[in-house]
Amino acid sequence: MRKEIKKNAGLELNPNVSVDCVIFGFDFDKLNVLVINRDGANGVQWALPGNLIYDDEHLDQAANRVLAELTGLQHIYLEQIGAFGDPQRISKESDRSWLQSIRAQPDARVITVAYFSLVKMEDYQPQASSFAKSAEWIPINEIKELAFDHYEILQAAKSRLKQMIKIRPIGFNLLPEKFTLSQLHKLYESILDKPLDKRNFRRKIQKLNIVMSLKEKQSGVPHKPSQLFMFDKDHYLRLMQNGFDNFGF
Amino acid sequence: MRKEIKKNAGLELNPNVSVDCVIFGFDFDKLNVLVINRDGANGVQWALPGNLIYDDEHLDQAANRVLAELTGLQHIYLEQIGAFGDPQRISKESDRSWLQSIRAQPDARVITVAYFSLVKMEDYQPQASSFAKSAEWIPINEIKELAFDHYEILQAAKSRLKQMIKIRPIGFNLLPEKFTLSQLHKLYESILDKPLDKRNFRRKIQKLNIVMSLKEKQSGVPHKPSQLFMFDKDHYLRLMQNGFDNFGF
DNA sequence: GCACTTTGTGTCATTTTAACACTTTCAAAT
DNA sequence: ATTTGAAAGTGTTAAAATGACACAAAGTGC
Repeated sequence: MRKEIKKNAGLELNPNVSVDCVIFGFDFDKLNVLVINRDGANGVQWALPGNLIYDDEHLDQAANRVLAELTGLQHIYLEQIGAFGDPQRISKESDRSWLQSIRAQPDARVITVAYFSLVKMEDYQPQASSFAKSAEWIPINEIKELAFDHYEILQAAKSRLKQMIKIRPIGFNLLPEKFTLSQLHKLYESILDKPLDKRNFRRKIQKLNIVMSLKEKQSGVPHKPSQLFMFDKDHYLRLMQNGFDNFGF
Repeated sequence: MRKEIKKNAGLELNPNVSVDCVIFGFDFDKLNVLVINRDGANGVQWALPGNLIYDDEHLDQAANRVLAELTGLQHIYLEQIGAFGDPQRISKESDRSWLQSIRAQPDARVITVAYFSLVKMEDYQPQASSFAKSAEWIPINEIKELAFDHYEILQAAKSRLKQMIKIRPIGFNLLPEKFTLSQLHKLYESILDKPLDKRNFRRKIQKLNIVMSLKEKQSGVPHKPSQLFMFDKDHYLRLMQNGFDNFGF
C-alpha cells in the first residue's frame, strides 16, 4: 500500500512519521495544556496538536508548522521529548475511524516524535484551523484521557518538565515580563506538584541572580502589593546554556 | 540486500524510520563505544549499529533486534535518547553510495531514533554479521567522525549519560559484579570527564548505601590490594526507580 | 478604623561540600 | 632480605547550603 513512487518527493506528507506538541501554559494558578478538539470522532474528543511531517522537512520545523496550522501558535521554542513507537499506538477503533477522515493512508504505521514548550497563556490565544475544530487550554489535572497515546505523551512531558526545572531556569517562559515572586513560587509548586517553603524558595531564587527587582509595585490588589521583578537576561541565558548543577527543591 | 520479499505486510521494513544504538563499554580505564565497520564505503568506515525498523515492530524492539543482528549483543536494556530528523542527515555522497548497496529504497527520507546502553565490555564480545563487516569497541576519545549524523548522535548520548549519572546509579551496569571503589571512581571520572577527589567520592558513594563491601580482596596486584565491593540490589533498584535528587559531583 | 488578604522578612541547628597529605600493603626487582 | 614503585585507604576543618519555623506590614473594601 504505502509504496507508490513519489515523484515530487519533497512536498509530500510522509505517511510514517508525525509530530505532536505538548504546550504548557500557566494561568497564575495551575498548569494548562493546549489541546485540539477532533470533532466527529466518537470517544475522546481531545488530542494534542499533531500531524504527519513533510518528506523534506526537519522534524523540528515540522513540529512548529503543525502547531501553527492547528492552533495558530507561532515562534515558540519547542524542545524534543522523544519518539513514541508502539505499533498499536493509533489502532484503537475510535482513533482509526477518525484517521479515515483526515489521512490519505489511514492504516499506515506511524511513529510520532513529541515536543514540548512553555508559554505565557496571555500571549497566545489559540485559533483552531485545519482539522482542529477548536483549540483550547485545559487544566492539566482535569485531563483523564486523550486520543491515541497522547495521554502517555503528556505524562512524559510532565515528567520531563519536572526534571528540567531543576536544571534550567525554564520557568520564566511561562510568566509575563514583569512578575511577582509569589507567581514564580506558585509556578514551581504547580510543576513540581508539591508545596515549597516560601522563604526558602525566595532565598534560593535570589541566589541564582536571575531576577532583578523593579522599582514598580503591584497596584489595585486588595492586599499588600507585591514587588515586581523581571529576569536578568544575561544571567538567564548563561544559566539556560550551562544549566545549574544543584537546584534541588 | 536484505530485502527479499516479505509477503506478510507486517514483515516489511519501513523505509522511513531507523534506529541507532550507542553502546558504551568501560575497560577500567576509559569509555568505549561499539561501532561497526561498513566495508566498501568510501570515506568514513565507522558507523553506529543501526538499521530500518519493521512495520509492525515497536521501536524499542527494533533497537534490540538491530543491535543483535549487527553485533550479536543481546538482552541489553536500551534507553531512548531521541529522534534525529534532519532531512539531509543521510545525504552526504559517501553515505548515499553506501546506502545504495544495502537498502531497497536508498533515497527515502529516513528519520532515526537513537538508543543508548551501558554494558560490561568483558561480557559482550561483539560478533559482526549482516552488513557489518566487523564490530568493535573504540575508545570514545579517539572518535573524530562517524557515518551519517552518528557523530552528533554520539555527542547527544554522551551528554545524556553525563546527565543521567547524576540522577541514577547507572554506573553499575558498566562494572563486573565485584569491583573496587577505584574502578567506580575512574568510571565516574571518565563519564564526567573531569577529576574527582578520591576521598570525597568514596564518602559520597558510601552514603548512598548502594555498595556492600565483601570480605574478599583483590589479589595478584603489585600494590596494596583493594577491597572488593558488590552493589546492594535492593537499594540499587530503589534508587534506579526513584532517582536521587542530589548527586552533584 | 476594622477586617481581610497576601507580602515580606531572619535565625538557628543540621547537613553537605570542598580542599587537603600521609601511611599501608602488596609484588617485583635487586 | 631489602628496597622500590604503585595504588589503596583514611579524617579534619572551614565554608556553604538546607530545612524548619512565625509575625509584622501594606494595601482594599466595608
